[in-house]
Amino acid sequence: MRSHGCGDLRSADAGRSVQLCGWVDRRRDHGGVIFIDLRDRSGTIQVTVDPDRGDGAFAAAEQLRSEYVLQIQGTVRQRPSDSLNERLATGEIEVLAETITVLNTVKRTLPFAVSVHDDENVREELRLRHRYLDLRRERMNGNLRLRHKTIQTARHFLEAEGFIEVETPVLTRSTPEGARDYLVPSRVNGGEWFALPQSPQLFKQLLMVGGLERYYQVARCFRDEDLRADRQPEFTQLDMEMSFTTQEQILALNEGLIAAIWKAVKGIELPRPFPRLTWAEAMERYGTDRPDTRYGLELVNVSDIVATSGFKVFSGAVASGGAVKVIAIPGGNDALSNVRIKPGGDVFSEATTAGAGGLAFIRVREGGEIDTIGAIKDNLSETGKAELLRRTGAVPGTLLLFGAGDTATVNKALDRVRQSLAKELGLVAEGRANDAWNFLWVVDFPMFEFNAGEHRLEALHHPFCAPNTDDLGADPAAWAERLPGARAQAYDLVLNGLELGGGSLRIHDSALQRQVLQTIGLPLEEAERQFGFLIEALDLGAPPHGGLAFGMDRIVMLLAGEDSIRDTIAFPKTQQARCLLTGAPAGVATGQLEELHVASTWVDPQ
RNA sequence: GGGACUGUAGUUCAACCGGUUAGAGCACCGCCCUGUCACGGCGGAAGUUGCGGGUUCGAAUCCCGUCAGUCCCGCCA
Repeated sequence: MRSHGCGDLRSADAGRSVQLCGWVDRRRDHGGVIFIDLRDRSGTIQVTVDPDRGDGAFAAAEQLRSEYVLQIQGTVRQRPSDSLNERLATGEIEVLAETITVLNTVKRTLPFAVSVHDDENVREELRLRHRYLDLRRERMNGNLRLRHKTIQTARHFLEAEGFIEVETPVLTRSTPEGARDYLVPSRVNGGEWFALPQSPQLFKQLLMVGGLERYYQVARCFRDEDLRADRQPEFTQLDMEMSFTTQEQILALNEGLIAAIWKAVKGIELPRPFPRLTWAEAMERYGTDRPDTRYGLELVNVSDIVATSGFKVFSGAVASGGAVKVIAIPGGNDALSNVRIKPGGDVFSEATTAGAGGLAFIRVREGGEIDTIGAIKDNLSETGKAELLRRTGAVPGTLLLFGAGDTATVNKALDRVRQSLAKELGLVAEGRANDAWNFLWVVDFPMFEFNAGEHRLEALHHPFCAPNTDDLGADPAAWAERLPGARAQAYDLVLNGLELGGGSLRIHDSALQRQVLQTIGLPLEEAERQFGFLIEALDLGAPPHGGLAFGMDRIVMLLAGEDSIRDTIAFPKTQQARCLLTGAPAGVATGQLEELHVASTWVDPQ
């Protein structure tokens, strides 16, 4: 149907007879000569229609409208020297049309402009309802190609490293822990259900037991939880697992993978190795396990200084096992008014939204004088004050914001405050202009986390992470006691405050696996029932193994400079988990339900 | 489940403290135009102000409800 891509032609092609296909991006009708910008995925080129030449081409050109689909037979020629378009890659030439075939027309009003010249922000609802048109536009077209390039680079890299791509089931069994499952009723086995995988975690471990040694997959994952800008009910992981390897080898290999992607997509050589923080250090200095290290504003622990203070908010927090921490904001005295950091203020609200009781502050004045409420000032000794200023690096003009309470809440509150202030103070470049890529490995996560609501330990990553061998000790009899406080051989890759992926070495010893499952409150019989197949596999010659999974949607989002992963997915769902294009989810015929042995209890509120 | 924001012509936006005929750019339609490239000129059409109710002499504007989209909390790794 065509001999060339519109965007591929150059001056060297002058004189060549070509056939092009594409969409009318724009038409300029001069009454005599008519210009058509013809667009296909390779780019656009100007097609010129001369009234004196071509067989019926001019009559056809007069009827053309935006987004008509054309096939054009013509000849490439140099443009007149005074009519070059430097902004167009094909701007030195044009195609003189001889025949115009209209392959399809536009029969109803376009919901929004598709042209490359129209970059108006269209309401997302409309974009999603007519996603095929949105995909025709430069932005989404580019994002999908960027996504393709990212995944292709990963495939080539892993291929060269000896990885084998294996597909794992989408219909699998539901397991406890983690997110809510999407369920699929079994017609053949009435009353029983498949679950869509939250990740291929167990299958990739079984592939290691299966002797694949190096596996990867571009895997679709499903989680039935509420959506966010960076969370969709179905999303894509670059999933991998390897045998006979150490954590160091896994991290090094993945740094290579990420560097290859950034090189291919952005042309950037990332400095390696990536910096590392232990989980404990990240929590202490940033209050989060995925710190944005593009800027400072670190949290400073001053619990020891105020432990004996007469100010009960501080000393009480320390006495009950919590902490008092500070963010020092250079120039904060001028930047942040009292109204904003006192009750009702936006900065105050950031802290209280995270569960903090409040946000104490000290303004540091000339000569090291401090300006704050009496209860704090009167209860701070001269040496205490000196140490506070020294440790926070405070100078005149610095604003100190305090979080006091149980450590988790303090961390959470100050993390929020830190992030919002960084944005406001211009410490991070917003949007597409962002060219700082601060990768960070967070290592040595704890195995477990206490769930206060359910009053039990939960696996921080998942219950198949191998514990740190030093923390565990050599004596299996002591495992039950030592496991709850042990660190895991687990790691996350963080970029500019977003978690890109994570993984761990896995347990390959069945006894240890049973012990871990019991630690999270799964009785032995239940563990066998749910995970017996894994435990059995571990007993049949499972090699030491470990791996990692990246969130591809997020990686592409960051590479594309987008704020939502919806802009990296061809057909995403809305926050209400609907597809505006197809209308899914939708009702089904009652016969379908009967066949599946399913009855709906849904009652329409109307 | 909760909080916040948004919804006006095909589209992107405007419309002051509630005020009489709801405006503009682009797109669209018609006419003109042989070198434009976001072509240009003249003219035109286009509105259930998301939907329902209420307050008022009068509602795009205020109130209640509802639907949809977005951001966030909870949830989720």
